[in-house]
Amino acid sequence: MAGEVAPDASTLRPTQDQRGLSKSQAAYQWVKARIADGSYSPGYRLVLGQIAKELGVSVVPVREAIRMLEAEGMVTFERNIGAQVAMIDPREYEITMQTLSLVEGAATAMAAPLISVDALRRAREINDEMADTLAHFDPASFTRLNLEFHSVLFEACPNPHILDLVHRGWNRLRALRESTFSFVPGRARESVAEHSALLDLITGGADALQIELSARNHRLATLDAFLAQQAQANAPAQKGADQ
Amino acid sequence: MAGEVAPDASTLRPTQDQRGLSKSQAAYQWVKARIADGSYSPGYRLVLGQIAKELGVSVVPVREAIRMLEAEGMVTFERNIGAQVAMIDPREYEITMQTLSLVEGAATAMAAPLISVDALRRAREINDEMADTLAHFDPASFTRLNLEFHSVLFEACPNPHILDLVHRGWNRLRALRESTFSFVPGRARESVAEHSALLDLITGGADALQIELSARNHRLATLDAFLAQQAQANAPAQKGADQ
DNA sequence: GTATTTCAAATGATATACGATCTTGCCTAT
DNA sequence: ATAGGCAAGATCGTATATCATTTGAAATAC
Repeated sequence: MAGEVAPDASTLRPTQDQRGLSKSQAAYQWVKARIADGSYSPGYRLVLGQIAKELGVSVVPVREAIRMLEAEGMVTFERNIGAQVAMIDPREYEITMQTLSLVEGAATAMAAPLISVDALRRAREINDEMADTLAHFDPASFTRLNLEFHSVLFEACPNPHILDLVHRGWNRLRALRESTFSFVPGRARESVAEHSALLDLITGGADALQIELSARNHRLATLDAFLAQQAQANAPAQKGADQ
Repeated sequence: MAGEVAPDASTLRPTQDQRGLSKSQAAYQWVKARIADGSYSPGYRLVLGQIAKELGVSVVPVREAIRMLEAEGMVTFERNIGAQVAMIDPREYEITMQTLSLVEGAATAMAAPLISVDALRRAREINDEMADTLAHFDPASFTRLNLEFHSVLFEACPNPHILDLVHRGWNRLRALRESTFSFVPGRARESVAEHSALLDLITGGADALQIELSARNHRLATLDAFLAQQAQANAPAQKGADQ
């Protein structure tokens, strides 16, 4: 089965912390965690009986858990065939970034009038920290700080649906890419500058549309940098022959 | 139990058309259809054993079906208590319209370069039909044509995630309101005019942002008309005393 | 050697039984 | 009249057993 990885055998049973959960909820969280941490990679076959044995429960709650994951799109579940972790569309990163640019731009604009002075100061501090890390660049840290920065700006969005879509977008990115910045290192420096400009717009009380487009284009610029890098990496063999 | 309505006893068993479905899938579709058509209204208690009896299956596939609906947010399912149809947030219409204005605006703009001449002609015909119905106004017909019109404009959107969000928004609106136009009848005439202007932008090859904002603001104008009507309907008792 | 058939094993789907939990109504004490 | 306790009934959650379907390996036919 393509993409199949042996599951990690550690932490197999519901812990004491999960005493208040039904077995199906515990199974749901267990499987979801393994998908999120990569133990179960895209295409991996989820064998209900095995999972049930590992968790020490019957297949009935495991089936319920898989149904929930199916409804969330994380798993495909075919009658009489079984379940597997959903494959990732090769264009998924691009589609997700496009969608996120839209909803995050709007969330940032809607949140702007509601952000406290303290929060804005915090955002500047994070961006300064990001600038500091450029000298000895670690993509994982930069990416973590990047989310932290943007979270300050969008979490005050008053529309819970849009905010939820932003969260989903970020979660999906995490599953797709540990960090884009490892692929396009030069992008990090530009990002920090764009953050600063975005903060200036917000603190300067700029027009909502301007803020929205700035936040959106910031995300799209990261996508563009990645796509440009990919196009270069996939250049025709003639380029390679020159070297 | 608040909002409880007796379920419609017709069409209780999976039909021959559903032979290829698992029992859990059939139960899922059955319950989902009853929520969609209002037989199971918000807050209605879904008793697993009853549904199983009505469908002629055991509770096991019914539980799987409810898990899927839970993951989609249509149902709340509490351990040892049971399941009920999710309640509707009083602000849901506003939140949904805001979100839809955002994603539909973007979908319309992204689809614009991809719409065929035939499709654009079809959109104009629908809008003309909508204008014709203004003389003897029927909100339900107008709303149906309205969706048809907008579908022509957004279905060519190349980003499947954004398109899915548009579909979800329209589905959600359908569940919340049969038709906004029954509440704000004057809005229909303005809508038709705005459709025409939007079509002019698209056929004129206007800038994507202009198209997006036009489509978004069109949806927001309907929301604003509704909210203004609500505010007027809830005016203080003094107003009533004057009359 | 290749294609087809057969069969056993693995896995899926779900009914039934049973223990767990919650709700409701009745009774008793204050 | 109100509060608390208890039991019965309703319902939930899940283990187990059983039947259904699929998969893969071995045997057979050409």
